Amino acid sequence: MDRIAYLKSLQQRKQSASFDHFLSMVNKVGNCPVRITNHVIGGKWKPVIFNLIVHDVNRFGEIFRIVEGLSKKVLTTQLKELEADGLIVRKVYDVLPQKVEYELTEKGRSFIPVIQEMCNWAIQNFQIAEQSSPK
Amino acid sequence: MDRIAYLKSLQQRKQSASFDHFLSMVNKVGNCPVRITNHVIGGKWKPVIFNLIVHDVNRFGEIFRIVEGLSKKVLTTQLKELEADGLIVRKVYDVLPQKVEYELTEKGRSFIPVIQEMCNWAIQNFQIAEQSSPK
DNA sequence: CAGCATCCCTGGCGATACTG
DNA sequence: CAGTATCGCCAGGGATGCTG
Repeated sequence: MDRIAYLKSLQQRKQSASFDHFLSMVNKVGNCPVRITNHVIGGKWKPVIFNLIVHDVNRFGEIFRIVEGLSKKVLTTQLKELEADGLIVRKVYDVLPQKVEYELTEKGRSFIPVIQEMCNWAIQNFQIAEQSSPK
Repeated sequence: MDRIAYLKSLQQRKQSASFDHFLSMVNKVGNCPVRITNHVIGGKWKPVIFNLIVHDVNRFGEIFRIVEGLSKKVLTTQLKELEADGLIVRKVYDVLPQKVEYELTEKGRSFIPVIQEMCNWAIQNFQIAEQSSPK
């Protein structure tokens, strides 16, 4: 019995709704999209970086100075990934000394409520180590 | 100038709301909770597994048969992590052959809307490789 | 059926030093 | 100021075989 047949027999045993819906849920919710979201924000420092840019702390040096434990190399790569995923844009000013700012795109702004949900759920369901001041 | 002082000066330059709010956002949203959520669902197969259990496909062998590419070892560990994080419970039936079922906890159910949001955002913002049938 | 034991390998991350 | 360039670690995951 192949996978599809097995899924069908399962769905009947489980008496779920329509098989198409069942299959769609198994594939879509399970497989691709959540993993995309996870990848987009899943870097170790990406939530911090993203959130700083949301609050207009949007220059390389600013972020680097504030987030301790974050190396320049990692900051570079995570910024590049956020840019590649279309959440932020890199604005280069042609002045000396060099000046670069990062800004949210439309897609980036659309992600704010999602990250807020993720944040709220964790706060409500786990004991967060309250660090009233950054160490 | 230390981090706090630097943050304060930044917040003034940025003319954000109150400093406490600013700091809280930087720490909370940025740091802990989102990373917790990411860790909870961040395993390579966790979304699939979680979603299957949501749809009452809740036995080790069922999940193993449906999700191709998933090894028993990995399935074991990810189930254990989901259990350790309190999203699912392991119900052992004392019969032969052995029978084990996994079920959502209250916390697990509370996570469903969050994962749905993550899913929807990805669908709306990325081209998902539509796989109408599982390969 | 529902796992555990073992070995291996890659990618994300960290530390440090250098540059246009 | 805003990055590159190297080197190196190690946890998450894959492959395969064994067990109560």
